[in-house]
Amino acid sequence: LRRLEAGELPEETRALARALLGRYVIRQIGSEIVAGRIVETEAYLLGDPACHGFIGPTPRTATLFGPPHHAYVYQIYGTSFCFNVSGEAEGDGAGVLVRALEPVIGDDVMLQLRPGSSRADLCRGPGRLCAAMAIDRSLDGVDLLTDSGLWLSAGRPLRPSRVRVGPRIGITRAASRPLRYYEAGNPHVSGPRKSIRP
DNA sequence: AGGATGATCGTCT
DNA sequence: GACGATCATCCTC
Repeated sequence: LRRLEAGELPEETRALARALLGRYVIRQIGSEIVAGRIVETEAYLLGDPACHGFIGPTPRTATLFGPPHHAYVYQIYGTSFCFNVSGEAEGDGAGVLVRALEPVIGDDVMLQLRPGSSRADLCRGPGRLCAAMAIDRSLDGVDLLTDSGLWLSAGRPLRPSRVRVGPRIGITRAASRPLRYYEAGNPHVSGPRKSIRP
């Protein structure tokens, strides 16, 4: 699986959310490699009240305001981590939340990190995929195109006809905007899977 | 220094 | 479907 190169991903946040579908998230944990195919994302835009960057840069969201295609990782509810890919040019705070992966490599390692989980639930949900791939705040700021430990690999981008769009999950502000993207019919997608074509 | 909030998850009914 | 865990973060005093 070839690593994604500079220029292969868009910077604009909505385009990035779509372009990430079908790509692979690869993680090296010690000598072990785990990987998953992205099947669900959500875009958090500039000027979007639901985006962490809306209020301007803070220590927590610094990487969101850095260059695009870096890992923005934060902890939520004291219990889970969420993995995002920063978007837009340096100085602008926007990004894409990766909500679900289809496990591809290292299912056994992921199962050890999430004991008792079924394979279907291993990476179904933003907190679950972080647990399964040992992604935490120590990986915040990693350049996903050039750094080691956590990176993105090329995979076949999704055909437009296989992309579905719907409202984002779990937010209170700007809750009705259709900025959640997922692969039609994929059982690893979290949340509602009955929605409309773009 | 203290309080409210949250891009979730697992468990229970 | 509903609820509690659990704590980093941010805002207000």
